[in-house]
Amino acid sequence: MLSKKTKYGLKALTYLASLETREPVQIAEIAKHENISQKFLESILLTLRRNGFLGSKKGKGGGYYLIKEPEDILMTAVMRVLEGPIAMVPCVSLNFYEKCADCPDENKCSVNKLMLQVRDSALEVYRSNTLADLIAS
Amino acid sequence: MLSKKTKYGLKALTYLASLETREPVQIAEIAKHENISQKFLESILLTLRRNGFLGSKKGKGGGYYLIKEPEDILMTAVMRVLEGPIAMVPCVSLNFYEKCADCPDENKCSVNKLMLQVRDSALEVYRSNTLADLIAS
DNA sequence: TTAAAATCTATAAAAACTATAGGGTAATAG
DNA sequence: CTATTACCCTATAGTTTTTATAGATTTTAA
Repeated sequence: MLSKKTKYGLKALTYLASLETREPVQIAEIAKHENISQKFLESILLTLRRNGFLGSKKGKGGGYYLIKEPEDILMTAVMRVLEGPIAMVPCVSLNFYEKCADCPDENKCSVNKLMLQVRDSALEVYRSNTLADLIAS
Repeated sequence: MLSKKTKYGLKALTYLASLETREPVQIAEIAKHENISQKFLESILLTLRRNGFLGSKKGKGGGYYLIKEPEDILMTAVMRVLEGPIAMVPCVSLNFYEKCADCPDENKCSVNKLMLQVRDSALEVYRSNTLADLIAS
C-alpha cells in the first residue's frame, strides 16, 4: 500500500507544479485544495524541502514553492524520498540493499527472483514519469 | 514492503514445488528448511489451503502438499491471496476497487495516473510467472 | 481402542508503523 | 512591534504485522 505520506506529497507537488506562478504557496492553501490534514502535510513538505524538491519562505507572504522545473523531477527520486525503497524486499533494493537473515543464497531464492522483476518494472515506470507528466489532464 | 506472510508463503510453496513427491510434508519440515517461525507458517499454510493452493492431511504421516501443478499456479493469484491487492492504491485496483474519499476526480488525479502504470507493470510480471518459473535454479 | 502425531482454532501480546494533533520557536513583511 | 507563517519537537491513538500461547480435533498406527 502507498502511504498517505507519499500520496499527499505527490498531490502537493502536483498542485504546486500546476500553478502558473512559482511564488510561495501557504501550507493551508495546499492542504485545503487537496483535502489533506494540514499538520501532516506540514511535515511532508518539510521533508520535500530538505530533499531538494521545494524551497520555502517564512513569515508573511511565505510558503512553499517548486525549486526545479516539473520536467526535471523524476518519480524515482520522489518515491524514494517519500515512500522509501522502491523494491519490496531489501535484498533486491538498489539504494537500500540488505541481506535477508533467513536466506542462505539469494540466487536460489524464489522471492528474490520474483521481486527483482517487480522492482525493475516499477523502476521503469518511475523513471519514465516526471512531475510534468502527471499534470497533463 | 512485502510482508513476511507473503515471503514465507512463497518460500513454502516453492519448497513444496521443488520436491519430487507430492506426498504430505509436515509444517515442521518446511519451517525448518526455510527458517520460518513454525506457528506463523501454520496459519499461512492454512490460508493457502483455504484458497485452493494446498491440500492437507491430518494425523500421523500428515502434512501439506501441492494441489496443482507448479506450472498452473500464477503469481497473480498467490500475491492476491497472501499480500492482498496488487495495486498500491484502492482507486486503481481491479479486484479491490474503492474510491478515494478525498479525491474529487480520479481522471485528473496524479496519484491515480502514476499508480495505474505501476499496477499494470506489476501485473505483467505476476501474470508471466508461475510457481514453476521460480524454481529453476 | 488407545496413544501419538499432526493439523486446526482462537486469542492475545508485543512490536512496529501510520496518521494526526498540540504547542512552542524563529523568521519575515509591513 | 506585530501579525503571519514556516519550523521543530513531542505525544498519542489507531492500525497492522509478527510471533507466541494454549488447547481442540482429526487421523493413523500399533
